[in-house]
Amino acid sequence: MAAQSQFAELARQLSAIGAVKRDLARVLPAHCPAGSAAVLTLLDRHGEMRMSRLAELLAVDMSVTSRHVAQVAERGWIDRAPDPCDKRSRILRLNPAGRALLEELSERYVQTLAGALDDWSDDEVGQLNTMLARLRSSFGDCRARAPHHFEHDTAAPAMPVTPATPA
Amino acid sequence: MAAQSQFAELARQLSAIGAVKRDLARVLPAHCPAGSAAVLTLLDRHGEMRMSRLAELLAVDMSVTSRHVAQVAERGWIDRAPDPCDKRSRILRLNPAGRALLEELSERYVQTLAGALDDWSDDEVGQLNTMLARLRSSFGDCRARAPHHFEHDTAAPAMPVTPATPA
DNA sequence: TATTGTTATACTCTATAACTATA
DNA sequence: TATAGTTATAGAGTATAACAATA
Repeated sequence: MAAQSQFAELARQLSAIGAVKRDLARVLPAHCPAGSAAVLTLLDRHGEMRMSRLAELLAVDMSVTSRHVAQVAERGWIDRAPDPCDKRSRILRLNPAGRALLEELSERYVQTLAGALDDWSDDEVGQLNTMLARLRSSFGDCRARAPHHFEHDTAAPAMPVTPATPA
Repeated sequence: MAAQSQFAELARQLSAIGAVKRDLARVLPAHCPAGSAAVLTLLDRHGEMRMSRLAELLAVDMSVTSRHVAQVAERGWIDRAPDPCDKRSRILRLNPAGRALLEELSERYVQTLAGALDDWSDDEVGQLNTMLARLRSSFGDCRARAPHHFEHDTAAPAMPVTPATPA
């Protein structure tokens, strides 16, 4: 178990890391807010799914998810197919336009991070990724673990824009 | 230099880490939003300062800082003394009530993190802290580096609520 | 003129609660 | 009755721009 001072410091670091997130969000195209980008990223990574599953992955209330999904659907980046198993639900799926946008987003993110972290080794970035995933996992965040098998998780993404990494 | 896939993964991790921040923010007392907590923490850690310096540490626009400071001042957690060197400025300083609140906040943060990260070693939390600080630093975030010497940074905090750690 | 800080306005993200449709 | 999802409403955080006071 770590010392109190380490936890206090971690609380400060987490508070301050928002600045990095904001910097990163600023590289997004004007018509694509961060919430939309998050939806597209998860649909690319985990394949088609329903609202409830997406809300779980985003770790936000379903009402919030609903609005984000409505936005990306209005922009024409995803399709919403009727769910044969449950008429209350629809299957959310990234479409070609969404995939194209995601490619653009990924490029911008990578370029920005590569520019800022040019003196980080591959291993160091990997360690940070691992620890962040573990942090999320420790917080009871199911999103950091291997995706649950869901009824509608059957169709895996054909070819994720972002190469697979141990999520 | 790390591989593209590592940067893409880091972008995803940073996007998802917001869930942890929200979880952590939920343990704050109802009358103390996260923005207020951040102000108090920085005043405790870096000692009295002016708006502009605080905005720099928070890494947000001064207009945002102004509102956060107004809130904590209304709540009676800080004092604003006239700046003898510049009549446009005021010196912000944590007062006893603010220090007492911060003690409470720190306790809640530490307790929450200790509960969630009970299987993390001291060294592991330390490593995460170090890497997060480096990440902020790499993003040109001055807050992660040793505090600049400022005209009004002379009065160091008597005894920070949170024990000092290499910020 | 330039700088420090405040205020007005607008936008994004989030949560709670009320509601509809279906299970 | 319970669940999936939507919508209305409210609150927090942030940025830009216009403004006031002082340097």
